Amino acid sequence: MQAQTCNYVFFFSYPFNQNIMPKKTLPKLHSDFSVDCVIFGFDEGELKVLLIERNEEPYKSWKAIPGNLAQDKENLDDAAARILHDLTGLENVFMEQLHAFGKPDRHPQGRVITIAYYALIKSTTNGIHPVTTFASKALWWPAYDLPELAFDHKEIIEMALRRLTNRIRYIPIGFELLPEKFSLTQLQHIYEVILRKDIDKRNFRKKILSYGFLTELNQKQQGVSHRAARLYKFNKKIYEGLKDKGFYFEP
Amino acid sequence: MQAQTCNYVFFFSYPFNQNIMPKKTLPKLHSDFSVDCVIFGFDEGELKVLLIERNEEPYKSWKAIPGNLAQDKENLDDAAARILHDLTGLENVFMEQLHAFGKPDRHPQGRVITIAYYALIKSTTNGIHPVTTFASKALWWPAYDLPELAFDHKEIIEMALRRLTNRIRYIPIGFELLPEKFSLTQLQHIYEVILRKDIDKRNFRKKILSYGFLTELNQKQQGVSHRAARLYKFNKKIYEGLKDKGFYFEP
DNA sequence: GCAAAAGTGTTAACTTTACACCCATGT
DNA sequence: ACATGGGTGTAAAGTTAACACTTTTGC
Repeated sequence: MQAQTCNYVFFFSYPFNQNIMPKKTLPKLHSDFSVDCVIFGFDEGELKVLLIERNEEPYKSWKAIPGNLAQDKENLDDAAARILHDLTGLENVFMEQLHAFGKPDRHPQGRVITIAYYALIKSTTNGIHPVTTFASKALWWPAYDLPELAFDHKEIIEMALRRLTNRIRYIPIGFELLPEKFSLTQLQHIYEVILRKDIDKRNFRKKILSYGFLTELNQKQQGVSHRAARLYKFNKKIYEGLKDKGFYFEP
Repeated sequence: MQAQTCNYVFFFSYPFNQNIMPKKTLPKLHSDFSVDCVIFGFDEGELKVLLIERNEEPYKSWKAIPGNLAQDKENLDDAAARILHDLTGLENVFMEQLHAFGKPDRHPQGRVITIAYYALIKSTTNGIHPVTTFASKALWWPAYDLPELAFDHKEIIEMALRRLTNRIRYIPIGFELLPEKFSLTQLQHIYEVILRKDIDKRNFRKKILSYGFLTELNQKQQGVSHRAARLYKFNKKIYEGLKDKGFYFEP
């Protein structure tokens, strides 16, 4: 997060199809908008969302989803990746633009719309991926049981949850919430939590294996106090070939 | 489209999580962003998109999708509805936010992101719905064969097309492009064009009727030079009950 | 040996696909 | 009477859903 010096900018709030301005000197336009990021993780059988506690006004000491004003020369996607990276140290994370939120009164300092993203981050084998920077201020919270939140952030998370439920039916994104190597039961739990329903174990395995994008590893779980499960990896290449034909998975 | 007077606004370009500003007087933030709208119609067996010819800089006399800077106190959805209404006179049209586009250099006057929407408008029985205001500047263009366009508008339309292909599989939106009363063959053509494939007539009818959200009318087509087709209406209430259980239609 | 989760197959119900001819209407 | 699109049923193939017991491992 780069500090920005305080500066003044002059500008006209002109709709650009008004024809009353001098021909050659188009007015300068400028936007203050933020990029916010709903970060999901999966731990202890629960879907979690990463919240920060704000340490500035407005909404000082409220919980919020991480976000920031976008920098001047920055793509939206890059801004979202930066916010995620600053907070977690992670890169190459599954991320998708969610929605632009722009109620005129959503921000007390003026008209600030926000472009919301959501990200799915892989847990380590011991649990959710730890937060590196800002750790004292960031906390994982159960996604289906949210506290009061700053701005319209509750609305944003709720839309992200709906999007996730929707997406998992036609993109295999369950893997994004698991470690590289995972068992079929772990994967099934992701589907059960996100789709909010129980799934038959035998049918789930048959169907998910039938797509062929899971590579069976010659490895098993370690240190569990019951029969160790075989581990699998997601084979992105095979999926890429599959997805043009359409993919719909409602177990 | 309301004219806006020319004014100057002073503001600070502060990230709001910097802690160097005076406690009680938060800086005023302000955004210039536009709302653009991809308007789809269906006519002569083709999917069309409504383009305008710009009459101001930048991109004067280029073709573009209709759009405008958002007004200060306006919701994003309302701004999109206003743009559509100003151009077509229509209200209560199917409309959905598509995506926020924000490459830093997408607008020559500065950082102007745009929130893109897409809308589906019903054709009249004689063809596509006529454009009322701005008619001289607006034209229906084949959606799969676009001209050069201003800004990043081609990219926007292409994403809208992908979204439409996707949406039609799990929301029954084919109706939104047809008159209130339509024949099953008309509806099938919508699916064939948007999904870009031929569909078996008998199977299509069986499947779409099996959902129960089409009400059979005691009316037939008029003035066709062949056996007149029975007309149907979309019953929104029945669909609303259905959609919680999920809906996937890939004919 | 028991608790805990892994792993495995079959059948019936349902859904999808493929396919061809007669019907109604206007010219 | 012919051209145009409207309207209809069936059987085979494929998919989904329901269901219960044995295996492995750690304690």
